[in-house]
Amino acid sequence: MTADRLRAAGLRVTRPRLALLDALDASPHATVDDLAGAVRIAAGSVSTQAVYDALEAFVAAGLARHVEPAGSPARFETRVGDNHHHVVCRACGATADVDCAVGRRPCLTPKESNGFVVDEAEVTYWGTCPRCQ
Amino acid sequence: MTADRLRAAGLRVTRPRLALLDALDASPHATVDDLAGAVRIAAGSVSTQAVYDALEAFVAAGLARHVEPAGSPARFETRVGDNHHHVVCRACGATADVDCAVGRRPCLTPKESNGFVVDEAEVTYWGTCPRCQ
DNA sequence: GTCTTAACTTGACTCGTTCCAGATAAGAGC
DNA sequence: GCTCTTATCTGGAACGAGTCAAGTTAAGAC
Repeated sequence: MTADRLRAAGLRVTRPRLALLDALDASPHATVDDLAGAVRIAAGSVSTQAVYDALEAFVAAGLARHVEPAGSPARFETRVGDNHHHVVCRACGATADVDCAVGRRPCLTPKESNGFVVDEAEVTYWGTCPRCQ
Repeated sequence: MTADRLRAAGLRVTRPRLALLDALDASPHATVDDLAGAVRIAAGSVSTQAVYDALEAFVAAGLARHVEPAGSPARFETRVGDNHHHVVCRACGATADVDCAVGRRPCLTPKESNGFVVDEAEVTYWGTCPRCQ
């Protein structure tokens, strides 16, 4: 149950957060705006700030993941822990999941990393979605 | 020469653009702010808008590439055409180039692309730079 | 030297996000 | 159940990055 996931993550169970987590499950890759809209339909008036706070709390608790393709506002998804990747449509911004062949981070390692210690490889595929083709 | 590259790209040769292209060569992955600063030192007073316009023109002409790691303002570089990738420091945002084994786009192809036509795979390695370790 | 128009300036404005101070309510402990 | 702590929420101001628009300047074709 949604409430249990919140409790298990050490978060308080509130109307806004329940609605947000459900919205997040229902529409992956939604923007903060989309999510705030969904939350307000489900839970009545909720401040935008509360949505931002909750999303940050979810990410910190490992319940959600923050994705941010270039030129797009932040998007969130509850599919965490499998280090999958994304395809983004250049035309409309639609985003879809792409499974990672490796599954665990960093999944790819550069041969020459300039002294950086790499812990994650984030792959974003750019292209055109079926509808925009 | 810098002026020839502008001319070859079909762009007019102006003080701001010469200075910008030089700044871009000198400091890859610089932000618009950094670049505007460098341009003003080299070419006197130049509006921020002119820098944005010129950068957009450079990108459109293939002289520069636009990079935008999550949570960071836009960065630009003149290394174009070899589809290389980047390592970004989570702590300080420092960015370095990482050669792409394949070299040409899309360089990686997802096995399941959800109907998207993929033309580029952008890889961002996240980690910690030598100085922040 | 003229003339067209790319390039520049100035300034207002949007968007996504963050910061703050104070009010509210979840849930631990009695 | 009642209290109390503090996580969470509210409202509103503020911010950085970037865009838009109208008018001026100057590069370079002729």
